[in-house]
Amino acid sequence: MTPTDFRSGCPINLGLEVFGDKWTLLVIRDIMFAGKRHYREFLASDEGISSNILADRLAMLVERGILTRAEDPGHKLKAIYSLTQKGIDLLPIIAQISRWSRTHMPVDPALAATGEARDRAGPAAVEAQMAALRAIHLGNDA
Amino acid sequence: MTPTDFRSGCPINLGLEVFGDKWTLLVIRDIMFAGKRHYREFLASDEGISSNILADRLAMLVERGILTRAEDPGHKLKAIYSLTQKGIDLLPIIAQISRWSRTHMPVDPALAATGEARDRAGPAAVEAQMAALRAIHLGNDA
DNA sequence: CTCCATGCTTGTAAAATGCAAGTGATTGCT
DNA sequence: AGCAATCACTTGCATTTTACAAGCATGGAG
Repeated sequence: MTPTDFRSGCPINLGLEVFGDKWTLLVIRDIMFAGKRHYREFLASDEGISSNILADRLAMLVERGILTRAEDPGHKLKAIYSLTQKGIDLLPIIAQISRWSRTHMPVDPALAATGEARDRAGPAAVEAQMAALRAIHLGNDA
Repeated sequence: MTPTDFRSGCPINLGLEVFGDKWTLLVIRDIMFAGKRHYREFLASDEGISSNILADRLAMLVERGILTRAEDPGHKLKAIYSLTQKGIDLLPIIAQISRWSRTHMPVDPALAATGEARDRAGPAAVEAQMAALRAIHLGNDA
């Protein structure tokens, strides 16, 4: 995890080296907005991620400290994925991507609704959503 | 460019289908912050993009309406790339990626400076930077 | 007229992705 | 107890994308 592992120390580049692909942020989207916590749930995404790619991305996200993986108490086969603070901090990026696409791409109106509501509610809505994720994933009640 | 060309109509997905790779946003970064306008300039990025990948991405960005390509008047071999409004609207995404990396990744302090300044200046700084880009790339003096 | 810079192509090897099937452990059902 | 379904992944292989190095046609400068 030293700087020399990366192509450059540019902030934009470092972000892209972590989530600069077609799938990583979709996994984050699903855990953030669809409440998915299990492998099978992620696998059933609208976009049809392959099982090997999903396994690879989940392992990478855990290794990079964006997700954690825990066993489901009382169900040894089930793994539960949770967001870390580092993962929750991706929300503003995702919110901006949503905004750009809703302005410039042919989005499905039904899928655009939550983003539109967030934009209408102003910047505090992102903070509120992050606080809610902290409560769920980090157990913070603050 | 109909919705059926894409894996799904989800705003996050649609954004990733356009710039969800390791290179596209670096090209945008270079035209936005380093003032690069020519192929050879993009080719000389810190991260070392390959010439064929660069050609592919530039063509894609033009086709998608994020960049335009024009001949340099008085120098027929030179092509000048400019941002469209759609391209300028990517700035808030890039600003958020920068912010996340500066919080969570081992960024080069020298390269973090402009992002830190932007954050210190508050949300209006992003608007101001977008206005400056409009002046340069769209010829808007407003 | 020569030499260099221009924006790309081309060829080929390596890596990532996509797809279908399979795996071993566990759980719920009867 | 038995047995099928469910769980989180692996594995093998075809296809696509990327990386690296070299080359190319044209325009401009001296």
